[in-house]
Amino acid sequence: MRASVPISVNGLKTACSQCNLVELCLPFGMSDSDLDQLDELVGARRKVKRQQNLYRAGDPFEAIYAIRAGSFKTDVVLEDGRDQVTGFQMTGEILGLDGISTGTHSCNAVALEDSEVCVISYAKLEELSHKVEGLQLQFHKVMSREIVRDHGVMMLLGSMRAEERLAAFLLNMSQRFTARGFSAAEFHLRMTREEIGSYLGLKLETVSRAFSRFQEEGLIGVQQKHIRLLDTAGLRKLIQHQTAGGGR
Amino acid sequence: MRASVPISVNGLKTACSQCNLVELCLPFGMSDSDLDQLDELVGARRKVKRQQNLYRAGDPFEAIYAIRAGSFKTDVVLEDGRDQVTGFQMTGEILGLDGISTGTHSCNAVALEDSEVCVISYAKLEELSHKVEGLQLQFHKVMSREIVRDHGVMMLLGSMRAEERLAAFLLNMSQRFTARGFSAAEFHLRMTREEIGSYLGLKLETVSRAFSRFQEEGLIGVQQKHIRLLDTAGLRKLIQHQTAGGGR
DNA sequence: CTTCGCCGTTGATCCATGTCAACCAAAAAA
DNA sequence: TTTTTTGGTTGACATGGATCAACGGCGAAG
Repeated sequence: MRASVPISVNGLKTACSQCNLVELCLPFGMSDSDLDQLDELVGARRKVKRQQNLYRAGDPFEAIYAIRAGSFKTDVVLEDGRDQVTGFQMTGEILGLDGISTGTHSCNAVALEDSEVCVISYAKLEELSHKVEGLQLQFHKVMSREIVRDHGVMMLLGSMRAEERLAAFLLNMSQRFTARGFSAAEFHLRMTREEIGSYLGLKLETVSRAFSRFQEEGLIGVQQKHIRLLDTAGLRKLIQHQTAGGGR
Repeated sequence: MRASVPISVNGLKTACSQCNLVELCLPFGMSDSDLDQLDELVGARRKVKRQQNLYRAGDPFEAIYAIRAGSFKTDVVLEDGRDQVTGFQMTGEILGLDGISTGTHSCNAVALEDSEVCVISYAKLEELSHKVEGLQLQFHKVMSREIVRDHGVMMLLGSMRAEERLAAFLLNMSQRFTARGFSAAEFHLRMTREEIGSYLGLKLETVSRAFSRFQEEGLIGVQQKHIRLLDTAGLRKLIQHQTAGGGR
């Protein structure tokens, strides 16, 4: 297929129109004709090994990245060394949007496993957005979705208790695995307890204890990073049904 | 002045090029020629009385709003009634970006005082972005800035202690008042202790106590909503210099 | 195979912040 | 003006999650 296209650095020309992640990624919802025009958008792919940075806070912003394989975390660091995981990203999700604002990345993106991303030059994206009907809207939706997601995390951090936070986290992971064709009830977490804790505003011990409690109560099965959701309804109820009188 | 321009519903034709908030608002950084083309962007102004909603979660998304006068809060509400203030917005700032993602607003925007906004039809914004060089980038920057701001709030909620959160909040307010030509050291908060608490993930009593402590320590002067910053360096130090060994 | 280091679990204790309650001050209503 | 309502302060006490510490197991490296 597409034999006439020059071979890229990574051996295969990247093409959104040929990618099985379209449904999850930037081009979601775009017409076929628009989609074809998109193939020039993705310049190259880039492999990032586990624990390596895709970019760091302070790096000049030049491109955004679509995750083709693997997963990442993003975190921000305070001068005094405290840091906070601001998100976990899976295939099809977009990284790097934080850089547009100032032209400099404001957080770190680190691969949680050996991963690969599509490099999307921001200059090219801007240019193409003027031409390709639909791309602009899609891009705006991606950014807006990130804002809405962030508001959800604020809600979680600002007004939920430890077990509620973890339940919300697990349900969210499940939903995202499902969207990618994996089991909704059984999955492998790529991040450590400490990283989960940082994301949820909790200490790793608290995360571990909450996992154990959930297991005792028959809500989930835990073996290290391998999770089975046994009672999603129960988890959902846990989030809504706070202890009488209003939570924190 | 501007006698030749037709009188709009609100008595004055809105025009970005004539607005003294350009420096803070969407058109920031755009060329004069671009700016002139923008004047058709703002359809109308809308007055919102104190405590009234500019929009509600669930409302269909049609426009974004630039604050011309006054201030707002945005909040999200969980099914069980718990709610969380996700931000406070001042003149020149943009509201409504959350709606692009799904076509439906995902949070409430409420005026903290009698306010006025410029209504920017999103459809028109999209259209103009294709034509006006520079508008697209500016809009992207506005969205990206919101994402970066949200990450800062996550940091605050996830890894700072009560007094650190309040200090960060006060310094942030001061900085934003300054950008609007008001005193950096003395200002009037438009929101209640409860709203501040909700934003910072704290109870109103905790906010009140932190204010009192700051006052005792000579860092600030408090009289109800009227705040004087007496020792901004001290406040800044408070944020960085956590209790030995790493905070929460 | 063995060793080492990281990650996760669990227990005991402490403390920051939540909760409950009383009271006061300012602003709004009458 | 007086009354009422709302918002803010402060105290006493309760508690969820942090902290400190010990230990166990899996996986990587040799």
